[in-house]
Amino acid sequence: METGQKRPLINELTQGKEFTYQLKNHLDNPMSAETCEFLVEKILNSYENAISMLNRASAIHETPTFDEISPSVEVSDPEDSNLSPHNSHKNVFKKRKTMAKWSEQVKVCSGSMVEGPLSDGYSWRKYGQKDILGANHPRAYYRCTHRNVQGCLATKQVQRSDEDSSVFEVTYKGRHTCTHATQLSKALEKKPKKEEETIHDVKMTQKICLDRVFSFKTSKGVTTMEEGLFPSFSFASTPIETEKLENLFHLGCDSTTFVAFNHTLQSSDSDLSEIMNSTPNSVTNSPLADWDVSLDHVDINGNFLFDITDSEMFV
DNA sequence: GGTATTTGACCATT
DNA sequence: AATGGTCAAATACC
Repeated sequence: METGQKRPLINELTQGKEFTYQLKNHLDNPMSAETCEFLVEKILNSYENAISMLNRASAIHETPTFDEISPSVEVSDPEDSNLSPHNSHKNVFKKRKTMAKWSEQVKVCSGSMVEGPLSDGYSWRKYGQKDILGANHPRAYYRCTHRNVQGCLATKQVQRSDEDSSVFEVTYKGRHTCTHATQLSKALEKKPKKEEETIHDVKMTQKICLDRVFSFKTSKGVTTMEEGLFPSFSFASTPIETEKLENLFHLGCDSTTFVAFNHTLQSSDSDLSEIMNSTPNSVTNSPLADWDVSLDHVDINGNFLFDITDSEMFV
């Protein structure tokens, strides 16, 4: 992105940050629901504008190939007409190469009573586990529960960090195409009240501290962006009742939960193109989907603090 | 009985 | 040949 294009983006993000601070300050004092909604609206607008800017910039720079436009569609080979199970297996491997891939480091703060990665808003089914060379902990493989019914090809890998056993590195591959994913996105966009109900339904009393580091590793270099730019909110709309308890982090103190996230996007250029071309409601699908790979360092400091117990706060 | 997880075997890639 | 990713039968759970 050119320097001239970067300035409005930074302004937009800074504005969003300011509104977030205002919202944070209001948390200490009683505030009206209208004020809350107004601030949240402004924050969301800032994000939307920033994303639009990045999307426009990436559209200029990128000329998608066929594969990138239709990552899930393969050009059929004449030999594939009578596929044996073995051959179809081969296709799975071929597909995976062009799938979007990004990783997220999820940290459980000390005191966690439960082991395992935080629920990320989707229902996953474990299909394998493997001891990885040089890693102290095995890697678990998950695929979308709706894979068979809806052909959703999203998968993820979860591996506990060697250095810090409270950190889980979650690598996502492919986008969710299941209806659950789209419903989730719509709920996040349009029905915040509904989500509040969801939260209370599952009796989650949490205080979430989001502290993310975005690191875009591409052939063009590394871009790091500090600050929570895309809180996933995924815990709210998750069908928690279908999740195992191990997928939630609960901290011992005060029945509150603190979760810190680090995000890392590792992708080839084609992978990024696929992410960039994902649908506008891909927020929950790919929180990083709309970031330009050539974005230079943006220095923003501060923390997002989301208190889910405050129903007016969570949007 | 249906669904999810475990785990050894198999296959692709390097 | 070593390693990572996936399959699928066996098992566990609800």
